[in-house]
Amino acid sequence: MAGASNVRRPATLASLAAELGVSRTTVSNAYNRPDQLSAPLRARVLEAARRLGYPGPDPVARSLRTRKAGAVGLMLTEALSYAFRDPAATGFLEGLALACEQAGQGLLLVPVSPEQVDVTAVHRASVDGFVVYSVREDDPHFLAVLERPVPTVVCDQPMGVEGVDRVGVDDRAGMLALARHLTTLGHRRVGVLCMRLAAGRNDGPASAERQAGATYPVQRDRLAGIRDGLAEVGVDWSDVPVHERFEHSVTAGQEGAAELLAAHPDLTAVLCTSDILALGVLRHAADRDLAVPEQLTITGFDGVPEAERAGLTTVRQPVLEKGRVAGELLLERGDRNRPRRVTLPTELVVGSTSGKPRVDQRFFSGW
Amino acid sequence: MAGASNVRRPATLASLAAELGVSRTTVSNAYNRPDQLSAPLRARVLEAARRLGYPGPDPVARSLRTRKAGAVGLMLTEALSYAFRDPAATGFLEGLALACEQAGQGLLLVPVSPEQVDVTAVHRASVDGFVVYSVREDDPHFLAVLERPVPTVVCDQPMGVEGVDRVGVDDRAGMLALARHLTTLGHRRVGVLCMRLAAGRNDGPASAERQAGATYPVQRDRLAGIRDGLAEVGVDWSDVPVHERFEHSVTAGQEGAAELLAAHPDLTAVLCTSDILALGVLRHAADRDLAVPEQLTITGFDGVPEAERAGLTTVRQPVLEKGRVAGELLLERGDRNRPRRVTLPTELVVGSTSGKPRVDQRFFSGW
DNA sequence: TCGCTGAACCGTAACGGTTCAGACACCCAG
DNA sequence: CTGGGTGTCTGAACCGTTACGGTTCAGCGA
Repeated sequence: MAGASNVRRPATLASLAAELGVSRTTVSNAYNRPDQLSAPLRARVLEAARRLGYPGPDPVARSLRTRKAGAVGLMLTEALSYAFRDPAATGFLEGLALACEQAGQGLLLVPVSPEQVDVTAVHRASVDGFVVYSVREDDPHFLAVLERPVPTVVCDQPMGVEGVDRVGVDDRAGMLALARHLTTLGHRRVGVLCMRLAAGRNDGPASAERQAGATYPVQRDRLAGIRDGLAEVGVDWSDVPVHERFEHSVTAGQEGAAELLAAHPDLTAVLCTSDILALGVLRHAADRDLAVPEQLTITGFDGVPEAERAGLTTVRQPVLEKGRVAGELLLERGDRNRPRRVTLPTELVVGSTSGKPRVDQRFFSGW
Repeated sequence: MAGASNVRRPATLASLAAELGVSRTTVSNAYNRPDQLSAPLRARVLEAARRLGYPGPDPVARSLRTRKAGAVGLMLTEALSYAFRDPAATGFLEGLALACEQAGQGLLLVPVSPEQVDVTAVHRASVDGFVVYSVREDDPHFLAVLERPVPTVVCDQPMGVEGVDRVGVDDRAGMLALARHLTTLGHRRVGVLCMRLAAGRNDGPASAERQAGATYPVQRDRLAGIRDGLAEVGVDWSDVPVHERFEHSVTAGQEGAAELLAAHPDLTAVLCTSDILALGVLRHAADRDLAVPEQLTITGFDGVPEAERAGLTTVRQPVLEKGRVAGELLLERGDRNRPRRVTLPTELVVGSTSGKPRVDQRFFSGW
């Protein structure tokens, strides 16, 4: 096949050196240390390179020799493409990319197939370090990352892993502030719609056991924040319905809302552990012509741009900043004596979706 | 400093082999070709690896030998972080990530500093190929990519580069359909707000020379589509005001709209070459209490989710699909006889922001 | 002329693997 | 007993580069 001639190997540093009658070191220096050889010789080397089609030192060989890959790996459990769907993840990525860019490092998106045990992608990633974004602590990919002899920074989850830095926010405190906002308004009968709590699909009520066994500490903490806030006004947590969704999407929020409100029509507020879910609840309310917040208060968590535009009451967390800090933590030279933990502040954003609870018991008299 | 002992080199394949008294080949086979050695020996190797903390074959060394980096590089001219801001770019990334994921390839975001001549990042990228997303044809980073002896796929721009595959849409035809929609409604006095046409900042009217010298063919084609459509009803292109914005953001669209409408208060429609800009024009209209489409018709291009929610009349292009095709083009094995060109279809989306032109000459009688 | 210096260049040894052509035993059919 | 597989394991070459510790040599002051 004629194509064979197309894959002719490009010239190497060695062949170029031979052609010129100089040592390989000299050619290498022509690229990496111009001050180590005379200008005329350097010009000759570069000219010969152009003539022979030598594309410059091979990046992989260079990486092997210098022991630097020049890139950081990003690992998330969800399908790689999911990262571009979730606005919170996108914000994080933007911040991380910013930090990498500034340090001249590449950002390698590691292709992990969700719910798959194949961790070879983690083994094959040529990186100087990993950033792990919000995964379960028993995730096999994460365990594979830990085995790699490179520094690792975790964002959000898992928490408290030995030897790795972590950046996150105080989810519990953030949710506590939000819960207090609602109890101050007078809400007592509230429901919760949360994201995936642990491995295994569970779309529906999250039992006390399910909550206790949560392997996603972020979700656990957010629930705990709500619990704390309600406890302050004497509402018992066991009376609070918590529904869980496996998928994280507006549609999932919509369905969750329908389910939650059908089972508990007396609720005056639905608290979501993410804005995306809350947007779904908003949509459900719109579908049913429920006035927000007059008939139902709806809140989220994250503070994504879309939620802001919708006027959602939520807890804003600095997602971009989280990404940047994660990158800096990883790339920053410094004595890595002990693992560092960075907790960024959250901010309660009171929008137009929270108000006083309605006085009538149910949405429709017919119920 | 005590830290020095922390950076102890991890065990290598060779050291593991020596420890076990077997050849390096055998250790290598234990990882890569389990069928090449007996099960007991393989178990011994793996056990010793765990005991000695051997993390498995080094990815970089492996890449050097196998001549496969296991990743594709993505190059965009804008700051890396910009890619996560622009919804069209995000959609493209999602599709590309999807394709990579499926092929088990990593996706390396190459850190190019915008408007900077330093192309070392391109030289240092350990990748098996490049995807170039919508850059100027004279972009130094792009030229550096071309010098690398790896396959390259271009999305959108530049067009017609020898030896590289390309995926894009028929921007001109898409815009033509949109222009016809407007002329059919009766519009004759239209203005255009477009994105960056060439290197060098130009915020304001784009002269005929500026348009002719555009180094962003996509923008050029979209303008040409509008011109074609207007020509069909006898509107001379030289009478059509075209304003350009360097930044691509809602704010830029807002400012551009203010400028354009101040200079040409008789316009009945503003066509934007992107949804983001159009959203800015919409915002401007809202700020001035202009009724859309009663007083002003506004259109975009791209078909991003946010535009859809806003009911924007626009031309939808399959951004996710574009990303996926780009990835497939690059990763697909096959005889690369001649460069391939894929053109994806566009679709006119008539929303609620386009209507018949108003009858009164100007927005306010006072003008 | 000698000793010394600094600039310019070079040879060798890694870097950490993969691969391929054997070597060696062992077993089974003929 | 022999010839030919088959299953295991090994030796050595190779991937393309950079780090390290030289060597060479022109120039210069005494």
